[in-house]
Amino acid sequence: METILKVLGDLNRLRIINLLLNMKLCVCEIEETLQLQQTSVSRHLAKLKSINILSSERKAQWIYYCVSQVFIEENEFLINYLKDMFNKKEIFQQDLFNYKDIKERCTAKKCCTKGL
Amino acid sequence: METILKVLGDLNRLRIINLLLNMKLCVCEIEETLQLQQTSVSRHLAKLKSINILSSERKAQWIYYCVSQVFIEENEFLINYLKDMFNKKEIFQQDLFNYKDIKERCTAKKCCTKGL
DNA sequence: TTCCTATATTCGAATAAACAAATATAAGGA
DNA sequence: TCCTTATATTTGTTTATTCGAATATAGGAA
Repeated sequence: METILKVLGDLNRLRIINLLLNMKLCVCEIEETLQLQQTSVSRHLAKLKSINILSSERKAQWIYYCVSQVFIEENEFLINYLKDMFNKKEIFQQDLFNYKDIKERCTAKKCCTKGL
Repeated sequence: METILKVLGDLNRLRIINLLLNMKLCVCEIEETLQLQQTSVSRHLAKLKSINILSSERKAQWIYYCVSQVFIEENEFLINYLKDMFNKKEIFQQDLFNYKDIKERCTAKKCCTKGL
């Protein structure tokens, strides 16, 4: 329990969870959306996955992450708190908007607009 | 938000909050109940109070702490999560039991059984 | 095979957090 | 006043955490 709270006590990890509560995204989409470095995103994802908050699946060279269904089911109250906060705080809404914006601008077959 | 989660990400601070969700306790009662050192309890209390999770009031030489009513009202979902976990996890129930036990053994006029 | 892209890991530096011991402060009682 | 108890703060040390840079690995395409 305290491990979960400690790991959640980081803004960038909360921003990642905000995205992944509703969508499966690959690492580079998260990088783009949050404007974070690849190495930083990768480390945060690894930490979140190590305590089973996230799950992942590989599709070709991309690895898609989302919030683990088991975690959601076993931590209903915590998820309620997070969702409530994500709705209230500007930064999380902005991140969701950024994601949509990136997707709209993306015409390539690549998974994301990195480098466009 | 991430500050709250980070501060909550410590077992001893969670144990303190578990006690103070239902009772106003002075520092030495918390020390006794959790079997922690005075300096450690004091530091944890200061940290929790610094972000307004706890409030305190002095009565003579004792300072009584409890979870801030404002915090409870403004973080309803989080409190629900914490209470749910406190009910489920052995250690938190044990702490509540220890507190009752100490109180029953205490016949002195002192606020707690320290040194008895 | 070689090259490119996606992702993960390692390393070192900077920062933050934790803890114990010692000291300081504040209130009450003798 | 001096002594005791309750609590807070400071200091030094150890341990964790974060971040960037560099490197490694893994898969797809040429």
